[in-house]
Amino acid sequence: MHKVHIFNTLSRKKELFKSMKEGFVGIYVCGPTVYGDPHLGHAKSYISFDVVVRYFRYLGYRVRYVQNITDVGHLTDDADDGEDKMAKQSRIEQLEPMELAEKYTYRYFRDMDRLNVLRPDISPRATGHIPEQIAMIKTLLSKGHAYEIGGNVYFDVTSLPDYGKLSGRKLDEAESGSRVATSDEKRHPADFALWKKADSSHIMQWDSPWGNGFPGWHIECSAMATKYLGKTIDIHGGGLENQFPHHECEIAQCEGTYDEPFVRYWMHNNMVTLNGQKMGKSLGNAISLEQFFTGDHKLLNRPWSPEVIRFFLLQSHYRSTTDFSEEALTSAESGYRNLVEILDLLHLVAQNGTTSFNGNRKGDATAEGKKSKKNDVDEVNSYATGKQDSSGAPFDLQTLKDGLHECMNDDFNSAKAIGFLFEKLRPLKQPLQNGKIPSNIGELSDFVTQFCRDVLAIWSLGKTSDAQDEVPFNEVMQLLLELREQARKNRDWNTADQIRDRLKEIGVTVEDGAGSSTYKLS
RNA sequence: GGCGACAUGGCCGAGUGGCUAGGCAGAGGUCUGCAAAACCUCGUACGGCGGUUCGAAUCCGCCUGUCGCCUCCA
Repeated sequence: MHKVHIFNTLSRKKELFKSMKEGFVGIYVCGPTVYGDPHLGHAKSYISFDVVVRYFRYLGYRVRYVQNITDVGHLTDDADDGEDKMAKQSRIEQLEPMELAEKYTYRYFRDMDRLNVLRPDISPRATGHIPEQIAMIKTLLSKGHAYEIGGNVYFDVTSLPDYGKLSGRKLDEAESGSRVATSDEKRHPADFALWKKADSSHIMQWDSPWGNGFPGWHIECSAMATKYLGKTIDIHGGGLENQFPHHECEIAQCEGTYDEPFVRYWMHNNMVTLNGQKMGKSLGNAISLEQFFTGDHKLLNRPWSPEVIRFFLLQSHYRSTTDFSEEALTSAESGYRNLVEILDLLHLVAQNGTTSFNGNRKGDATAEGKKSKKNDVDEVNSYATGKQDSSGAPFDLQTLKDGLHECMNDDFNSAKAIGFLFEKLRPLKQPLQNGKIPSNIGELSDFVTQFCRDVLAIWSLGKTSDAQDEVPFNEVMQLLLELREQARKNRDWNTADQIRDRLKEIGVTVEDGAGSSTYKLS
């Protein structure tokens, strides 16, 4: 039986995961505020939790994954005086708030899809759950956890003795902190808004028992998480910077409403840094995912493919900061290509058994590859025959499985798992190329495929193999390589080199291996 | 100021007190008409100072440095 250990922010320890309901996992992750393009920081967070969800599913759990879309309530400034982020951006872009939300929601999912991040099972919108939020606020008021002043409703943090338990904050400290512009009407500086009164100029407003207004930022997550996952949920995830105040407030609202523990395991991913500084919109150093994919940013020299971005991020642990640099991306890319080559080889040999085919596919690991005309036939093929022997010693599959499971069970250590994959699979490369095939190649391939495709999702087999124009192009190439091979046999180096040089000019690199030649698009 | 992290070889990055993480780059070698690619081999690193211990990158303390949160942010 698998024993997954999760670092729980509540206890600051790794704990054995036990779901409330045997075989089921409910997980809520704070989604984006859709007022701008997603950047590398979003990618780190959502890829991290993507792997968590994927791994639980791989283990056989039925997972319900809820991730909200925040389209109202996020204020640009202090919770009392700030303007709603959505409203502000709507004005700048001259769009209806709903247009704006749709635009950036679409772009968010588009970029996550590219990164091979599975979509949540439920993506609830904050604006779609105003009644639920109002209901919750009413309960909090009736139970004495909140108070209303002139159309504004605030949560009374002193009404909950353990407020601050997640972030380790104490109320008296917050009080002494000399914060700017705390509203006079709040009873305690740490009290936070549940409902804000809206004046007539405010674009987004709803009717409520306290007059027209809009919900505070934190209440949406409380309302939606409990609506879809119950009063107590297994796992709640989000970025480290949301630990306080956002997650602390979520706890206060839920536990104040239901008098039951809100979350059993809190998970927080760390930040992406750029030159040691957090990458964030407000700091102006965020590179959007779209910019990574196109290379269109002053800090980027070239485009980077989603596959490489994903691999790069998974090469560090989700609770570690990931320091971004193109140098680091470059080495991640090289490593990724090497790994994919082994995976492809393994898969192809397993598929073809003892046939003479002996080639492999190059994944479109580079964004340049994507841009190339023949982006879907970025292949290496060889036509030479090689004797294969599938009676080799069996590969120690159990050790591989156990090792990978151990990595993932230890707080989803994808970085360690990737290291382990390299360690175990790399020695397989040469024997496979020489036709020395372990007897359990089928099992091995099935497992590795499953793990790399379904859990880490860093490799998708057959992704490019069905391209329409691939077959003719391949055949033409095979013909050229055959002609060149004849020339080489006749020691007609002029012809052989001419073919290779001309192909090189067109953008096709020919490489002569032992007894066979291969080509790839550059 | 309060709270919380982190400091690992040229770069990135795992790390359960004693046994090689891994990747990239680099060096040497094998193969090859040449080239390229590929494959094989190679690096004994853990911020500083103390302490615990037979033994610490790993535990404790102090110091230095970096970062995050305390205001919106994945």
